[in-house]
Amino acid sequence: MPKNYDHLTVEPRWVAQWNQWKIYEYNPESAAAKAGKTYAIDTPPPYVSAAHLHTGHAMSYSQAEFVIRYKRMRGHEVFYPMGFDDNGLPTERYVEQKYKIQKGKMAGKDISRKEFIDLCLNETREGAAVYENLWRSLGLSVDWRMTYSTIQPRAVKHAQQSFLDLVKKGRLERREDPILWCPLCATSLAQADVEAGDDQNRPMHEVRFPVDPATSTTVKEGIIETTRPELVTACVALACHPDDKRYGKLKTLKFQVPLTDLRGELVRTEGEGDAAATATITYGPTGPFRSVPLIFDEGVDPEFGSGLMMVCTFGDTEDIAKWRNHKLDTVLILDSQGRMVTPTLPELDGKRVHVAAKGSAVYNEARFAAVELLKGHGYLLSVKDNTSRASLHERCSTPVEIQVAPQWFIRVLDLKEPLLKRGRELKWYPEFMRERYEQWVENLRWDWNISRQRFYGVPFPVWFCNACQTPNFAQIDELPVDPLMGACPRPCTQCGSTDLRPEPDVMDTWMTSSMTPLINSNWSMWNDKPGTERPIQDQPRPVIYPAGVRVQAHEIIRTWLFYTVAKSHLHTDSLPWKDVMISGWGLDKQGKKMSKRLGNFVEPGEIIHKYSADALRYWAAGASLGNDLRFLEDDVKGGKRLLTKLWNSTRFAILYLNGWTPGQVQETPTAADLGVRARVVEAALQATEAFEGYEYSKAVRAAESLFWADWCDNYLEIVKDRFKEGSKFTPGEVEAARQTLLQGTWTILRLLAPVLPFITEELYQLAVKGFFADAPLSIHVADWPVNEAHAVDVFAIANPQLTLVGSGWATLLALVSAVRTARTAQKIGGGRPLSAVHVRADEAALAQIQPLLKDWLAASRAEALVVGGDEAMDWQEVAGTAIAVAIVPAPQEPAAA
RNA sequence: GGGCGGAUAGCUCAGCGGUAGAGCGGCGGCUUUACACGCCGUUGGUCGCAGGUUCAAUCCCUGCUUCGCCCA
Repeated sequence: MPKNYDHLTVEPRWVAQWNQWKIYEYNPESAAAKAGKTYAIDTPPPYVSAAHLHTGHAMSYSQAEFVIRYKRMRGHEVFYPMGFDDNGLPTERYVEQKYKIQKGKMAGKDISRKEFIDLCLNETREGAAVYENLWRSLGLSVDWRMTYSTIQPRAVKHAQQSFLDLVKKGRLERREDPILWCPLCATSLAQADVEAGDDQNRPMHEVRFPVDPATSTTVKEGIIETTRPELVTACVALACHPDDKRYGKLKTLKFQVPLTDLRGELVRTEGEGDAAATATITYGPTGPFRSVPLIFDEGVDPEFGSGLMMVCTFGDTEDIAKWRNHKLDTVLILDSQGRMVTPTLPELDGKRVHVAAKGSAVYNEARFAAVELLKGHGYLLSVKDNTSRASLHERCSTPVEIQVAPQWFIRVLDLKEPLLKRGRELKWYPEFMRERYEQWVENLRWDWNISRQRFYGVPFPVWFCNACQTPNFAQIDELPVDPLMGACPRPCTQCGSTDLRPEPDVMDTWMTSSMTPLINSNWSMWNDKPGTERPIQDQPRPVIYPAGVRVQAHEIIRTWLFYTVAKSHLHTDSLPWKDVMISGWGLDKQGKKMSKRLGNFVEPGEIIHKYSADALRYWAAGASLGNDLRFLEDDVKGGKRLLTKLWNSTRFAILYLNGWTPGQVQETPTAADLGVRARVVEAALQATEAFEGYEYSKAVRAAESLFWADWCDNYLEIVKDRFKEGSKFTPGEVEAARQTLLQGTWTILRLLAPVLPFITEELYQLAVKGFFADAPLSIHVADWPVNEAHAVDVFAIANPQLTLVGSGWATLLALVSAVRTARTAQKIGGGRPLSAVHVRADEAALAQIQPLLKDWLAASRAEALVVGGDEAMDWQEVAGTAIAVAIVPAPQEPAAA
């Protein structure tokens, strides 16, 4: 064995070798599979286009993979595919930013839908390659033949078949409803696409509404407070609490909406020479105000301001509720790209709600113009600072608006109860993460809008009849289809017209990614006729559904997890998986979430190069289940140290195992052999229990502490003497030491194999494999070291009478430690032999440590044991016992001349 | 405003009814033929605050302070 471990050559070598051996490929014909022990994993398909990989990603995928490797060693037939999410808005946003595309134009030129999609596909391919490289170098044991991407025909087919199935089940509706809208992306959104922004100053404006004089002569005006003064002209009612005495009797009161009497006009004049076109605004005679009613609604807080609330179409969900309940008018003054449509107010017209006003920290263009107008015409009474949070589109951080447009919805609001029930059927690791799910489901307020007014996504398999507007759906055997690329193959089912138009919208990206367990099992092909030849990717695999486990981070419980549970509930009336393991975030040194956007990320490739993939994985194993983990380079260094220690300790074992044929001598194990074997079994049991509960960090701790503290620092030191010349140990005891070294090394390597796949494989191949006739090809397909009859045999938990400090092993360590303490106290180095170890103890204690003496003296390099001794000696108490020890060093050898 | 999680040694974190643990760091030793990327020894804590339950509380309960996240 080389003296040093070089991860730079070893790791790539094993990546290639594993690939060649095909040990990570799913085999439905294996014995394990036939015995019903198939284990499928559903991990997140990342947005490849974003090229935003950092150590946080490496962390969460590693954590999932620890469990996968464990399951494989436990004898499961593992199905572990990698997916890439490359359709939909995230990709579009990325491509738009990268190529500076705005509103269908690149560098001032029009760009067609097809050209745009090609750019997206291209980015997707490049991104996927970058990811795959990293995943491979990280040692992820993926079956790369099974890779799926959400834009590939197989996934599109699944999404479209899902759509048709939901139509058939009466779950889909097309409605023209107020809907969440991103003015920057110019598309509708689902509730899950919206996140709360930071606290910021969103000033509160006090606005005066004159009372329509025809409805009251006593009350002159109403005063409302709003953070959205630009929406004043979209006001459709003022509301107050029904019990509010100030307004309770004025049932017929009406208010005049400010500014609606103005009749402005924009007049353009062409300038001459260098003078650009200029525009002037002229105002004609005022017209009548638009009047709105006073309505009474329990939802109004009478304590807030004057007790009057402005209802406009639409500022927020409160507006929608009142608009519905009171059947109010609809006044829309925002277009799909967030521009004001107020032709009679040219100062405001065309101003955008998602673009900051020049020179203002708090106002957007539209709000700034609106405030000027309200102020100029005497409606604005005051402006106060006010802290609140806007709802933002999570993909572009633009404040969301509400638009009205026809959309496809999956009805989910009536499914809260069954979906909560599904959440309770699912086993959550850690358990408390279920709360996130429950809370999200309970607070659902919108049906799932799956329409997006975008280009790059799964097309709806729908054509509308131009004659009778009936939607015509594709047939399942025609999928995947792109209606934008081909005419409807049939006349309208309703009226027979052949004049049909395709649905121009595309599906929400979650419509596809919510099906990953169904895609992996090829749900859309379950009912295909058997016997057809087809690529491995396209074979129906109902046996891997529901999958064993979903692994994902907590922030997408409300999206990916929720949608997946909903889809499986609707399509297969089951859970998509049995278990869910929730991982945390990778944090930077300061404890902030690592992200490409914030720039506080660490490149995983650099860490792998500098410290090895195993060391990076070791860091990832430090996060307890569900918890975030700081990236501290020192922790990775700790991983590197562990590798070095493993390498050296195995080199040590090999030193005494080389050329040995096991079993030629009957072994007679000493207390140290039996003790450490028992510890090995104990640690293996701890690691097993931890892994069964997805607690990979506990498993690693159990294995590492066994390895470092018991194995290296103690057993190897104790056993050294047996191989020295002049050792007092018998051949049977030397044989036992060799057996222990081999079995212990083999078990320790296997316990660490899920976390440190490279070095454990290298050491297995170099040091262990040759000793076993039926040795497995790779450590990663070896049996997990627990529940093996021979292990229980070999590592018998022995010597029950040795219970001074819990076990014979612990007592031995306490004795060894006492001598070490004595050496330090007397400044006697570890290398110097002792002529005697003195012991003070009663007869019972002496009898108990009797079986340990040989190992103890060997470990202490002591020639003799003396019972009793001089009071004046430097006695050390042995922890937890009634024993004290003292040492006498051997005379110093005279220095060689 | 509602919910979830955290607050333990200088730092990062385990532990979660029976007199506090690890790694890193600090200090002092050791060239002991696996490893100085090491070994040995050692130093660090009224376990956020205040009550309560219990023979016993870091651990259970209540309230508070504070940090992070999720949802309004």
